[in-house]
Amino acid sequence: MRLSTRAQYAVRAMVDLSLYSQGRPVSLKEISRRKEIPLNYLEQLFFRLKKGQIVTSVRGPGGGYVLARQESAIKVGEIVVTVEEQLNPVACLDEGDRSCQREARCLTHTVWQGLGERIKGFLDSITLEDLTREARTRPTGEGSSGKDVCQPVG
Amino acid sequence: MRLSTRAQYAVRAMVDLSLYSQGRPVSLKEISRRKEIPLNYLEQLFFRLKKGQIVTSVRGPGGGYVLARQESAIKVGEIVVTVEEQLNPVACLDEGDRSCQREARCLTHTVWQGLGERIKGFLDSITLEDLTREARTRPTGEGSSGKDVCQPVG
DNA sequence: ACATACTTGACAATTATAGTAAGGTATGTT
DNA sequence: AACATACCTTACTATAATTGTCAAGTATGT
Repeated sequence: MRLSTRAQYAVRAMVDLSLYSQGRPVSLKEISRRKEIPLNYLEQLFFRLKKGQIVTSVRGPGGGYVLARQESAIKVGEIVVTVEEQLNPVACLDEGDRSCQREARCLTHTVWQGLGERIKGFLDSITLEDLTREARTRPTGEGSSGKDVCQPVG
Repeated sequence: MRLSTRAQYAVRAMVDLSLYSQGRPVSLKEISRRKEIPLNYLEQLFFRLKKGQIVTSVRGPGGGYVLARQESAIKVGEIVVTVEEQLNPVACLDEGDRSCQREARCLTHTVWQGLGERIKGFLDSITLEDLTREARTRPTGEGSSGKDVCQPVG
């Protein structure tokens, strides 16, 4: 029951983007440096995030990525779904799956369905704003080094 | 964000055991036949379920497995955790993980932690009794063929 | 022109999962 | 005692997914 590191990276990167961009584009190089995520890997992630209309891009020197919407309008669940493709706990919940045709007879189906809904619901209840608000109210200095997420600073 | 098929099989098998055992041991051969799960694979699962004290075993001819407790005292979450080992959405929540030492600085940590708690909480809110009750109130006949879970009957 | 930085596809390495195989042990029945 | 049943345990293989790398391209500001 593991979230892919893709999803974890994506959320971390989006938090970084949100914190360091004040309307100005942030290059992946910057994010890569701050968050210690391989640049090429980030590029893949942001390719998806752009397709998912969560960010927009600015090409050329001084370019980079910008949030497509306000922080408060970007849900963590969105980010995760965009890079993960599927958030369903079991395959038979996926769209187009035909292995579980008679839902009424499927005892455990209801359980997995409910589980999926809880997961999605929870992640959708948290916005980028919620995550950055916390970071902004912290004392600056070491704490604002950017490595805020699951990476020991010392 | 997929649950392993191990976990899905385990829950299905436990439902089967619960339905067909009235105090009497049910052999894995039976369950294997009804649920179309490879016998050897089932053996592995029940090895874990026994260690997890969710079932007890009776050896020899006529033997099999029996629920270790009442249906109402066996939570789906327990079954899943027992065969999955880990239910945490991210690695840094695992016991003994040292990669995320300064929790206070980890912005997204809280999200994954909350997610893990929701998942566990939801699965723990459902018991075997909940699942079998539904099955028992259904009309018998084709519906009681045993293939009740994510396996089309026709 | 040149440098920056996004864009895109292909691919290799690693890991986890699913499933198979095989041999052993306990125990009830004849 | 012999046999059949069914649990017990370990080891292994194949497959798939994930993670991460590489490489070559395109757009654009200076």
